[in-house]
Amino acid sequence: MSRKATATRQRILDAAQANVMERGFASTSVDAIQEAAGISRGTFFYHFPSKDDLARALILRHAENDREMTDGFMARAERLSSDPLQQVLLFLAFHEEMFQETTMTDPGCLFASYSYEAGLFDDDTHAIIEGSIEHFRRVLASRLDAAVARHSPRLAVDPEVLADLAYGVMQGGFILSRVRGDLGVMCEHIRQLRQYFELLFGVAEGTQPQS
Amino acid sequence: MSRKATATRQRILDAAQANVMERGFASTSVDAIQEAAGISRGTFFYHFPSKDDLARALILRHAENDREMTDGFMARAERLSSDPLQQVLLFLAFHEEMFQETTMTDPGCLFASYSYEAGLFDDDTHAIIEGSIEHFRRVLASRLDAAVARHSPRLAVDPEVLADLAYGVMQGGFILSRVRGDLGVMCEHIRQLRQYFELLFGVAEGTQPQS
Amino acid sequence: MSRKATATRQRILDAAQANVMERGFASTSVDAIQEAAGISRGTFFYHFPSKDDLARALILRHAENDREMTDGFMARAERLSSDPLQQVLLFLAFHEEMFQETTMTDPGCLFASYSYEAGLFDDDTHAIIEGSIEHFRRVLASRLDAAVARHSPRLAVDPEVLADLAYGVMQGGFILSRVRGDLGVMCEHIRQLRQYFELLFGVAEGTQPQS
Amino acid sequence: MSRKATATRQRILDAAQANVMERGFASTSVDAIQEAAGISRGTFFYHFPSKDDLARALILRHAENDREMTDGFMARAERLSSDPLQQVLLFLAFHEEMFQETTMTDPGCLFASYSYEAGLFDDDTHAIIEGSIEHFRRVLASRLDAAVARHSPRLAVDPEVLADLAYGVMQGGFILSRVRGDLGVMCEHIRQLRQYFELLFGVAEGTQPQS
DNA sequence: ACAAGCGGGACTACCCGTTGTT
DNA sequence: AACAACGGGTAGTCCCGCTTGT
Repeated sequence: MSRKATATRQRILDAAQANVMERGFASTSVDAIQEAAGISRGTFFYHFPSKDDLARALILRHAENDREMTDGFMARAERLSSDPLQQVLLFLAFHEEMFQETTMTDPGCLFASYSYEAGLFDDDTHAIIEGSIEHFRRVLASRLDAAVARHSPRLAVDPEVLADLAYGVMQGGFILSRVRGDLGVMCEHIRQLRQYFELLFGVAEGTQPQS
Repeated sequence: MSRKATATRQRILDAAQANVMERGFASTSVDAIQEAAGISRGTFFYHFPSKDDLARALILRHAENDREMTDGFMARAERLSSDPLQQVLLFLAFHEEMFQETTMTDPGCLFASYSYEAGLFDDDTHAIIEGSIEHFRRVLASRLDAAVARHSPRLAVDPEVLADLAYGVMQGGFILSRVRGDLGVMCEHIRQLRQYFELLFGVAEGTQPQS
Repeated sequence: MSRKATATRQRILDAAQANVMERGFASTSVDAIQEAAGISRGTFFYHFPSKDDLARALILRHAENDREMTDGFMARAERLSSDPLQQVLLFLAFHEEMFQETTMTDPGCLFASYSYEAGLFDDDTHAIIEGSIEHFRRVLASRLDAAVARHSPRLAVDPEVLADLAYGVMQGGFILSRVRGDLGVMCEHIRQLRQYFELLFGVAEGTQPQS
Repeated sequence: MSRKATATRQRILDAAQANVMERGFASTSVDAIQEAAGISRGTFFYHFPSKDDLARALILRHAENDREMTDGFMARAERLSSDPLQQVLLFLAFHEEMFQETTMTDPGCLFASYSYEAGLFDDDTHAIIEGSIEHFRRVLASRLDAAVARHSPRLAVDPEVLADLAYGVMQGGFILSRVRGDLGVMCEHIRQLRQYFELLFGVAEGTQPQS
């Protein structure tokens, strides 16, 4: 695949993703994508034999980016601190940071989008989504595991549950953010999540009561 | 509107909702709805002048049910306890209870579904969604407010943020549940949320560490 | 048929005719008629088993009105003058008079309207139209015949051709009037026609040259 | 637009026109056109984004043809005679000639057809029709003007009125022809019109009385 | 009490236009 | 440039009850 072909492919994927984020996959027409990408219909079908292929390519790319981000954030956290709990907290903080900087017109997660149009996609596609979430859980849970080992938490802590919770809080944050048109909620929720983790591990000194 | 007509309308809405939950609104064809509802094409359009009208009727109904549930759960909580914090915890517990009993084929929230196809709907529709979330927040935040007044929480507590968080956790739970095909995650997350609230208010004696 | 039923029937026909004059028969929906007439769908089909029946009833009524007008105008002309040529000229003048007084939003002739949607109607309907035009021709030609007998025209005169011409001039006048939104053309054309008849019969002293 | 595309476009227009002439625009379905043109549904909409566009293209083409014919006939008349009155008479005669040779299944004028379905078309479309009629009037009136200047007519002559009359007579002729299914009437009416013009200008020696 | 008149609800067929695709 | 299949929506039509006048 030549340099130019790769660029075109990316432009298509970008245009598609923007559209999907706004209106969902089903109502994102090939026409709209093609026009937004500034190419012809034929070109589109040259790069993606069918719309289904585009769907797969889209989450594949998203999954890869996601994994890179997850791994990247965790690697950075590990570089900054050797305490697994701190790593976890930093990991979450990096996410918050990212959302603060981001100014997306349509915040949200492609996985969630697909999940609400689940009937449209084949098992492969769903497997990619599940795998991606799985990966997030593994990365975060492994650090939580270490944190549990190091600090004896005040309450029973199930690393996998907490990892899922973290993922869920962000997904929930996306939805609130979409509805309100502002990623602020998302950031606030991540902060709450961090505070919860701190409380669980008994290290919370966060914001004091306002009394 | 006669009894029969109302029944037909309900059947249409039920069929539509099931379909939308599975595939999203855009790819839910009138044909599919009509067939699932056991009526003819013409009948559908007699009851709903356009698919957009169906969209509105659908969230309207969902918003009403939601509000009833929210109000109902809170009323029940208030009957069972006079302590606002307990009311909040019960309120959340009722939700968990509900999800435990429920065995939906496609768990999820219509609001979230719509939000991921936001481009399809008009402002009225979006306003209904926003209003509904607002209502949840008001109901829960008001009790949290009282709880803050009664119990002095260990950490600063922003009732509105926590109310939103509760909503978000459930939305996130839905997405995880959809992907995994099991509402168990959702229930677990609500439990975590309850535990967080308890920790914030310093009443947590939940599950002890497993050491 | 009771008084009320007759009234309803008329209201339907009136509403239908207005609509047909504006948009043609095909695109005049039963719904539009029914709404304009202030009745329900069921009522419409009670009075007219099918839209085709309405079509037939519509031209039938029009044909009757037309015949009455033609006969009425000629009868009046015969009362006012005993000279057949004068009768013919008066007959035409009465038409002009009528169009001058009329202030229709959509001038035109139902027959012409139907003729341009000929494919929609059955032979009976077309026969009614043809018969109506035939009648006009007979009435006018018979007087022209008499006029030819009485006055020896300067040029050969074919009464039937002239009668048709009169009809045609009015139909052409309608079309120009529709396009321009003003029946003035129609009136002017009838005056020209009268002048032609006068010239043919050698009695023209109409308007003198403007030199 | 390639040669083939142009051909397809023409075929569509031809098929559409034939159908419209028979049944009017509203009841001319895209399906019928498409089938008559021997193409597929999608192809139709590739060439004409909507049926409204077809409507516009249809009269536009008709208006152009009409203008060419009008200009062509007048140019020919001017080549054959230098007397403006003769030119006018020839101009009319050419029309008659044309109708004699023509053997249309559905004689008629697209403008008249549209005018009887006026409510369906937008202002642009109507403007095209009005402009086309205007042009006819200008061309004919200008020659009549010259004729008035050269020959002093016996009676006052308003060139614009006469030009409109000529147009109207042909429109009326079309309607009669449609109803009777024979363009003979039309030809006869044009002859009468010529005779009227001759009488007005005092040059009539047409057919003598049959006595 | 009976029928003419009328309203509401449902149905089939079709129409215009779009989608994904070659 | 063309196509087949499908999308949403409107067409005309029917039928079952309820009124209301007789």
